[in-house]
Amino acid sequence: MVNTPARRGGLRELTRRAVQAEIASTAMELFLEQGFEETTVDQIAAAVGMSGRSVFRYFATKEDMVLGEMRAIGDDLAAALQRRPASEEPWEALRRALDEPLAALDSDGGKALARATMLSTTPALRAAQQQKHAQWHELLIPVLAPRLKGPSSTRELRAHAIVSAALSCLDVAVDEWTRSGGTKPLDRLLDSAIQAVRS
Amino acid sequence: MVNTPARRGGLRELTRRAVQAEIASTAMELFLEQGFEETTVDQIAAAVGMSGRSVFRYFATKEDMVLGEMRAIGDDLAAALQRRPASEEPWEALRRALDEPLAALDSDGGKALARATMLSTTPALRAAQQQKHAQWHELLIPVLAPRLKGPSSTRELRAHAIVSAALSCLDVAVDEWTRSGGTKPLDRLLDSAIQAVRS
DNA sequence: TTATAGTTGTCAGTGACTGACACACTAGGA
DNA sequence: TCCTAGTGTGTCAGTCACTGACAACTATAA
Repeated sequence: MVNTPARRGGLRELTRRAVQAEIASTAMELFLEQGFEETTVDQIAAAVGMSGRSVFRYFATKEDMVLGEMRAIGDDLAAALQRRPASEEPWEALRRALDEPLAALDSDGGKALARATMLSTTPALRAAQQQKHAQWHELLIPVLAPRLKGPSSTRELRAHAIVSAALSCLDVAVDEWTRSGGTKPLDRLLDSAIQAVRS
Repeated sequence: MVNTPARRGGLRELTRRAVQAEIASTAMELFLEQGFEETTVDQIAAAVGMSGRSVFRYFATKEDMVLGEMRAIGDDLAAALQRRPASEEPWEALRRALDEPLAALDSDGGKALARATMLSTTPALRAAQQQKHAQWHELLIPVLAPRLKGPSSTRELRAHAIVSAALSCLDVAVDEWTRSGGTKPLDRLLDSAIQAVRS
């Protein structure tokens, strides 16, 4: 029931998304106020005005209330990579595909920063985020692999390596951005990280 | 109590390590037999002949029964990197430092492979492993950073990026090794991954 | 109006983990 | 020899994330 997609655009799906957003936003308020671990699911449920059981009908885990949107971002990322010209080198294409999600972080300023800080200081969230990145990984592989030249026997492996390294660079850059309180420009940080890795 | 180091070599510490090893080995048997999630801590406790509560006095989490030794491997890895000649480039030094832990995996054949397979198919273990890698990361940064040339303002960031990418390559290589049933040579896989990332 | 499908609350239960407490064993000093 | 401090252990009660089952409700479709 948590994974009910239904027909897109249907009324049911619409209200479902609305409730989901309501829960997520209420949860985030509480998390930022008193911490992720310190906030109980029942507490969130009470704040939204529903039973704890029902909250779990909208989010499979407590972590998903924070990271739920990451699946969609992964889809966008894969689509953006797909759109990159075939002439671009793998690294360059990946870097450019990251432009949009990066800008989204940098622009909405305070909100994203608070979120990132919580993410970097809560081990449970870190772990869940890594799982989401693993999903991104799986989405990106089939899009990146065709761009790779060289022996096909190692193509998959090399695609995995590059995607994995790129996402690592993203993590490192976002971490540094978070530590700097959002002052350092995220795109420059990512460029430095990638350049260092390819040195 | 879980983190009691005591004085090294003392009798207490010795018996503690013995009990710990006993629990870990019994747990691993059960995990391989019936799966990680399907095995209860109480079940492990019963098999070892102690109470569930006491098991948690030796391992903070169920995952640690599988991954407990990773902290020590991280220490070894950092020490190995420290020992590499200063003339070596960062990537080369990291690659060489990984030789020993890599060989350990490749040599003991079946055991490590079964473990790696379980690790790659159990999300909870994957997540815990990533946390251990984050610890490795922290250990490696101060050892690698001094090797980096270039502006000191971005030295930390670049160190983070390279270490993170290297550990990603390790993950990718081990995954492929696992998928191949341990047939493909691990060192070659790692070399390919690193070369792809630096391309 | 009625069948149907989806949503909800309640309740009972599992399993990882924690704190508190009382008890047992062991080594060292008086 | 007795006493004491340190340490390991079982038991018990409790928290919290999460799940399955069921009955009640509601909105829509025929």
